[in-house]
Amino acid sequence: MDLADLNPPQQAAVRHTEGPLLLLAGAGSGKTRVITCRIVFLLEQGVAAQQILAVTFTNKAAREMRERVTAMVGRKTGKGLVISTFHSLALRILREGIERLGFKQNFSIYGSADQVRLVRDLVRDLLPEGERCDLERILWLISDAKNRLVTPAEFAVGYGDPERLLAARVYPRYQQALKAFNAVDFDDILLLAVRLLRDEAEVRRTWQERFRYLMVDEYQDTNAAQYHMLRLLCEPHRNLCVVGDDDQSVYGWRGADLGNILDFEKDFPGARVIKLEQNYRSTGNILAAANAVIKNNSKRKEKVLWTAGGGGEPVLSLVCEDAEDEARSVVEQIHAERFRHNLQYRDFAILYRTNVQSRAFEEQLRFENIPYVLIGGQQFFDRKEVKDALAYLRVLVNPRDEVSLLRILNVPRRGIGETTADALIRASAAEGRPLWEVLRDPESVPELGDKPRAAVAGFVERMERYRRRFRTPLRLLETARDFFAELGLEEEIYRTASDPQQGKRRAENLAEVLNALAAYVEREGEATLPGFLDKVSLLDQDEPVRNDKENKLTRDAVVLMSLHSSKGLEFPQVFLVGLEEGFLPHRKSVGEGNDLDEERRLCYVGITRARQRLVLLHARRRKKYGKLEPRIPSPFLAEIPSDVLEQGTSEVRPALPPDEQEKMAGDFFAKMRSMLGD
DNA sequence: GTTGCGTTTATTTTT
DNA sequence: TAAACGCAAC
Repeated sequence: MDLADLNPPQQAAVRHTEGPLLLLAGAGSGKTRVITCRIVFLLEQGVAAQQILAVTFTNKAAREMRERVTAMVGRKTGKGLVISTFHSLALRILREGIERLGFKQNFSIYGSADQVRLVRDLVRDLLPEGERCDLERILWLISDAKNRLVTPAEFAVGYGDPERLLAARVYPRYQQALKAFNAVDFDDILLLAVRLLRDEAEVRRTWQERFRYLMVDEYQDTNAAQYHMLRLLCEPHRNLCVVGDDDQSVYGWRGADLGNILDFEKDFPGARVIKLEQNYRSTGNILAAANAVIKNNSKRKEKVLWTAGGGGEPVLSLVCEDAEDEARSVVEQIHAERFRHNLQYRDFAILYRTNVQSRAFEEQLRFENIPYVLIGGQQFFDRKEVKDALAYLRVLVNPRDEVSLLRILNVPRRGIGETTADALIRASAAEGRPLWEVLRDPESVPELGDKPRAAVAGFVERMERYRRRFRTPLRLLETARDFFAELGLEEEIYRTASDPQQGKRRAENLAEVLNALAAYVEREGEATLPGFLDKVSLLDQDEPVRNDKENKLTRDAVVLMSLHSSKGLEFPQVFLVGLEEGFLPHRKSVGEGNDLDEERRLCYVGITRARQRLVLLHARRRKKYGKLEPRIPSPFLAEIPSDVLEQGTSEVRPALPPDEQEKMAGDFFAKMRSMLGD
């Protein structure tokens, strides 16, 4: 590999292979390139591929990194490299060793919907009749504790907060239930992997010997569990290279600990620190705006982004009347700019703080017939029909998975109503037997009538029959197809759909599960049902598997997404909308102290997504819960120096310079002529 | 077992 | 405003 294409700090980062390295990579400084080059460099130095581990947060990032490395060294040399997300890596560790922690190896993974169901049932027993609580918050408190490696016993009970109190009581029960169901949630995947590595010397040694060179992307987003996992893995050799940008840490609310990156040099004495400050993405004006905003944060590693390129267009800041006006203005500009610079729809991104803000833009885009993709929002695997189908598969793999079992027990209806289900659950609780065992032996529940008893027996028979069929991994797809058909899942969808159109959409979602399975079978040499479920559980919002090439971001469509999901991406033109107090900073986050910093970082992330043109918008007033309210511009706007800023309103579009106008007219006529075939 | 009505509540969400 | 949930009535 030729290092000459890299700038001096980039080269230094690639060459530093032994010992801890902190790579502070500013936005757009080519860090992915450095990581891939570093992997290639290690390979060229003679390090065996299977000794290199690169960890990312998203599947997408992992996939891209793998593709880039393979493109440079070829498939053969790259074989054996482990490039994976934290969760996939931890899952791997768990699948091999979780029995030491008292779980069975076929454990289920619970997503948020499963968690809510479980907590709801647990809370029901703890709360007096009729009293309600915020399940999401309970769950959030538990998750937060787990992210910080706080055990149920250590969970501090807060004063005067009934929800914290309740959470403290739910947490241990929740963990017990998960264990009884042979299930883990997303937080547990990391947590238990850490416990395994920490407490089981043999396991720890195995993995420590396995990986000799570790690389971590987006280190600023790691939480306590991830931090400890890395520490344990690199202990003997300390060949740990972490890459990140403290200025882009925006997941503090989710347990990410900025201290991990800020204290790296203390945690790993002798660490080398390299800063990447040259930006290859944005114009000078955009960078000036970004630098000016972020420098107002106190606790940070000083960095100043610079570019060898020119200033470019000024950053545009527009005042709009309301949300509709804002949407109109943005869509109008997309029209004009696309034409003017010959851009594609996918070159434009609309970024907002909260997902509800997408609405006005969606409506306007649809009205103007402009294709768009919405990133985030409701997740594919959270849809009912998909969850149902997967729940069936999960019960086949892990019959103790009671959340899934209860979900499908009477879906589609098969005559196991609430009364029957209650009797079964009570019997299971009374005898301390897993629910599935009770189902297999319905004779043992005397209060069951003949009909329900037969219904249960029929259900069990069908499940056991398919469990046997799935045990031979051959013909996985056919078996699944038969299974779903026999269950009548599709009929059930049409029966319960409110209108035929919705039914069709939901049936397509169900078909998509089989497509995902087909794609998995095709790709994996050794396809198994548990393997498929693992893959599916760890998938992100990048749509179900499909073929690798086609995903939301490769379609030619305007991209709409939250600031959080925009991290790591870039677009020629970015519209940062709703820059108002209450949105950015968000009203709920202007509580104590440092939270404002995270909001500012979010703003910084948004600004630095733009390559050529950045437009900042805010509205004078906005409807809130149905009421029109006056709005105040975000204080972050005032932090941008006026010499890089051009201010305007949505009404008066700054006029194009005359030569541009001429050019546009010329382009227009040229286009017309070619359309008319002249 | 289903449907509908009133009540409630409204961040961000890599896995 | 609107969506999601729980409860009550059919």
